[in-house]
Amino acid sequence: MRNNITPFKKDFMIDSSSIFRHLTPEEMAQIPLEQEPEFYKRGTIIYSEGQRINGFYCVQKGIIKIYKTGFDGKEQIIRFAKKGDIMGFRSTVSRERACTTAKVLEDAYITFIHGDIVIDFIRHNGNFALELLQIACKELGEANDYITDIAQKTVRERLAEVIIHLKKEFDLDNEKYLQISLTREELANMVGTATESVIRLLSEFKQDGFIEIHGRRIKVLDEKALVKIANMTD
Amino acid sequence: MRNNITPFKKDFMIDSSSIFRHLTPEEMAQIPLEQEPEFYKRGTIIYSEGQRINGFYCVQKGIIKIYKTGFDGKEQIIRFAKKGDIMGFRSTVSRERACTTAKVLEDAYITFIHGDIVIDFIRHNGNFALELLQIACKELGEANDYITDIAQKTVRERLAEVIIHLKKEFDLDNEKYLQISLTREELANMVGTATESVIRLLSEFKQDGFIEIHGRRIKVLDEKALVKIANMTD
DNA sequence: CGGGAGATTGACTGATCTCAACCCGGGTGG
DNA sequence: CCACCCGGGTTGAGATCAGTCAATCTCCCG
Repeated sequence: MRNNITPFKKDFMIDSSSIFRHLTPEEMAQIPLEQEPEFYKRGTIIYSEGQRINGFYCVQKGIIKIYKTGFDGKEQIIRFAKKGDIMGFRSTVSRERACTTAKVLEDAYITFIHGDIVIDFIRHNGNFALELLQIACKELGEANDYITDIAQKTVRERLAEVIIHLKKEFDLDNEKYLQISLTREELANMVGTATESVIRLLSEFKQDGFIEIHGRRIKVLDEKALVKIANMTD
Repeated sequence: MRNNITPFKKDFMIDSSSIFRHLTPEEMAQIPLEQEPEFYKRGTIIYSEGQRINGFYCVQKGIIKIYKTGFDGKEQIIRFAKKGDIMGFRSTVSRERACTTAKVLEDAYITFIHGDIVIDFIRHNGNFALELLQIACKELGEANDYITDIAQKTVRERLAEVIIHLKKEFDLDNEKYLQISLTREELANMVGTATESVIRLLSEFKQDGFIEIHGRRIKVLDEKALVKIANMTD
């Protein structure tokens, strides 16, 4: 194997949680080695709805917000992508235009791998294909949960659930605050409600001692209470 | 190739819309040839939430309702499966327990293919893997749309949209009525609302001349109006 | 004919949205 | 240096969509 792999690329390839761990050295060699991940500043839109995408965006660092824009222009946040996550594979595989927009929330480094290469991997590397299929299926399961929650739970329940999910997905800083900075509006766009409702419910949760808030920083004090409010089964 | 293929199986294999069209004769031979599709009567539960599934259920005929049960026992209908559709691949691929229940709405014939065989196909037949990935990605895109709709649209808008979707997905009978029989409650469980709300809105649509109703049979009279009500973009 | 499931209707309630005012802190230009 | 502006964040009041409850009706079936 050639040894002029950049640190970033090496990281991503060797990481045991990466789908690329299944690639043979020959396959890895197909990914242009000279390619450094690209830097994306907070606020940058990586791709947007309706755009053609042909390739995988592999997030090395940072946080990306992936959302759909509803009829009246309101964002619905579908998920976040962070280190190790892949964006754009739905469009690449199905050859449809992007149905979501990806916007940088926290400065990011992203490697782009062209669609032709990935499709080739899928065709010729069964483990890679299986892994990708598993990622898609995982997202599908989560989407189904999401649908059921939004359709059946109250805003209060959903907000509690969103906070729990955020805690599971993101690390805590040294003061145990969630390491993700979201505006009230963004929280509302995850929950599927109005900004004002989020504000009122957050201060309610704070009153009740379930969480602590400092600006956009949120600390979970009583996870059990939130889980109970959210009527979560898992 | 052996020629004692049953009519049903043959149908399914050769159908150009089937993912199995990519299989080689050798691979096809792995599917037990003597296996006739199984008959499932209306009301039968094929699998339910929490159950382990290891294989693909390939629908040859009939209609299956696929839903999740919410916290309070209320069903949320995720999708329907009909001729040519596959059920259970999410659980098979991700090796997780089923997160949905599949119940027969209209008498069905279904072929079951064991997980080991399918996983083997995925690993060794790139086109099969790609096709499956495309199915998963298609569902994923639909799920994202669904999330956004439920989160942002009114019940009225969603009901109009559901009717349009039903019309696209199911054939019409000779009187142009939708060929799917759903209770008001089932419609409500698609829309994510209460049965009474569906009833009121349906009779409103009827008053306005957008649809015609005879019991559970629905005929779309003014599709454009419904599309407009639904604020549909596509 | 009695029973049960599903459909319908009306009345009431309340969770949530909308609108509008106001606050707060940071950045900027004069 | 300070007034102003602007993007969030908060709060209150009022409006309303949609859910719940309860009564009634209509079939259909055994």
